[in-house]
Amino acid sequence: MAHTSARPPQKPTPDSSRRSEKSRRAIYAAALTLVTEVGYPKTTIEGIAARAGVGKQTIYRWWSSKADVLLEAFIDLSAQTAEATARPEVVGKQSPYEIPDTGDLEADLKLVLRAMVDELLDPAFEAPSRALAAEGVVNEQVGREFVGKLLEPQLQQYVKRLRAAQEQGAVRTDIDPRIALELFVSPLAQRWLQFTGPISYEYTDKLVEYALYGLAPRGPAAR
Amino acid sequence: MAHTSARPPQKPTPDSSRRSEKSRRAIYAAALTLVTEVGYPKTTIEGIAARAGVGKQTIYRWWSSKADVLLEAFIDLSAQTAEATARPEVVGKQSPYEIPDTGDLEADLKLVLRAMVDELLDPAFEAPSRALAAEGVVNEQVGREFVGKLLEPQLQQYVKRLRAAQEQGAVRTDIDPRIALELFVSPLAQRWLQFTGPISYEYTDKLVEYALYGLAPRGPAAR
DNA sequence: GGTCGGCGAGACGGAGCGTCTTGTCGGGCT
DNA sequence: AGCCCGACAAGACGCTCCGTCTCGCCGACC
Repeated sequence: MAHTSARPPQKPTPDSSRRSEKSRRAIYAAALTLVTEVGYPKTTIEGIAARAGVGKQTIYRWWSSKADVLLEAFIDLSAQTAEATARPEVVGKQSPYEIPDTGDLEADLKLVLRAMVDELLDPAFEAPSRALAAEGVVNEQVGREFVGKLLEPQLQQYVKRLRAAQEQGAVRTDIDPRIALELFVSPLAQRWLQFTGPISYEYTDKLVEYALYGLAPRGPAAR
Repeated sequence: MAHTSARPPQKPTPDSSRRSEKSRRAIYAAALTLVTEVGYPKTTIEGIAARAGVGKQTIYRWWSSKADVLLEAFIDLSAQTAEATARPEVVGKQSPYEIPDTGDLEADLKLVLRAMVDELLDPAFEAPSRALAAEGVVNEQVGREFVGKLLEPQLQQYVKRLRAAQEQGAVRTDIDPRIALELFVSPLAQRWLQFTGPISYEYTDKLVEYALYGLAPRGPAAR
C-alpha cells in the first residue's frame, strides 16, 4: 500500500530541470509589456501566452495566477535593474539601493527620497508595481509576498541608516528606526498609491525636515 | 438642423424621477454583503443583481461598473454611520468625525488615531474600503473619487485641528498642516493597506510622539 | 535510438460580461 | 377613469476569458 508517493489529489509536480528558460523570459517580458500597455485588469493569461508565443498550459504549469506571474516578472526586472545600477566596484553582493552615509542624515535622506520620486514616476516601473500593490491590498498573500520580497528589503536600508544616525547622535536613541522611517516614506507612498496629493522634490524635502525636527516648536518653552 | 437634441451616439439618459428607491437600497446592501462574503474579485454584477432580486439592466442603467456601485454603496454606508455616530446635539451638519480640541494636541491626536485603528479593523468597513482602495490604486478615476469623497474630508479635519494648534503655539507656524498630518496618518494607512507591519494603539501613539517632537535630539546642541 | 516530459497549439465547458428583448407594473397626465 | 410611458425583473444572446484537457512535436538524457 504505502509506498513513497503521496496519497491525496497531489499535483503531478513538474520537472524544473527540463524547464524552458526561453519561455520563462518571454512570459516575463509579455506580462510586463501587457500590464503597461493595456493595464492590469485587461491583462489576461491568454493574452500573455499569445504575446509570449507560448501555450497556456506552460503558464499554468509554473504559476498559479496572473498576479503570481507578474510578481515574479517584476522581481526579475528589479534584480536586473539593481544589477545594472550597482557599480561593479565591489564583488560582494550590493544590497538594494544602499543609502549613503555622508554624516549628514538630512541630506542623505533627501537625496534618497528624491531618487524614489524619480523611480515612482518612471513608467516602466509604475504600471507593474501599481498592479502588484493593488492586488496586494485585496489579496493578503500577494501583499505579504510583495512586501517581503520587494518593499521590506528597501525599508531595511533606512533602518540601517537610521541606526548609524543614532550612533552619530543625529537621532534620539529611544526611537524605533523601523517606525521612524515611515514618517517620511509612508506619506510619499500614500500620495503615489492613492493620488492624495502631488509628488515633488520640495514635498519629500519637507517630509524629511518635518520628521527630523518635529512639528512642535523646538524652543525651551515647548512641552 | 440644430434642434435641442444631441447628435452623436448619446445614451438615452434615464429618468431619475422614476427611479426605484427600493432597488437602489437593495443593490447597495447586496454589493456590501457580497464584497464582505466572497471578496472583491469574486463579486460580480450578476451576483449583485441576483442577491438584490433585481435585473442586471437596472444596475447597468444607473452605474458604469462594479467599482462605481461599490463606491456609492460605501459612501451611503459612511453617511449613515456618520449620522448614527453624531450626537444630535446641534441641528447643523456635523462634519465627518470632528477632531476634539482639548488644548492638548498630543492627546487629541492619539485619541483620534486610536479610533481610526478601531475602524480599520472593523470587518464591516474593512472589506469594502480595501476593495475600493485597491481599485483606486490601478484606476485613477476611481482613486480620485474615493479620495475626494471619502478620504480628503477626513484629512481636512486634521488640517483644521493642526491650524488651531498653530494658533495655540503647539505647532510651528512655518509648517504646512496638509503635509504635517501625513506624518502620522500615512504610516498607519500604509501598514493597513500593504500589510507592512502590525497595527496597534502603541504604534499610533508612537507615531504622534515622533511626529510632534521629531527624530533628532531636542537638546540645544542639535542642528 | 528509445523514452520521457515539457513544449506550442488549441478544443472544451463554464462564468461573467454588457446588450437586448419581453412582459409587468405603477405614477402622472388628460 | 382610462391611458401612456418608462423603469422594472427576468433571462436569452454572443463574446471573452477562465482553467483543464488532449494532441503531436522536439530535445535531453539513458
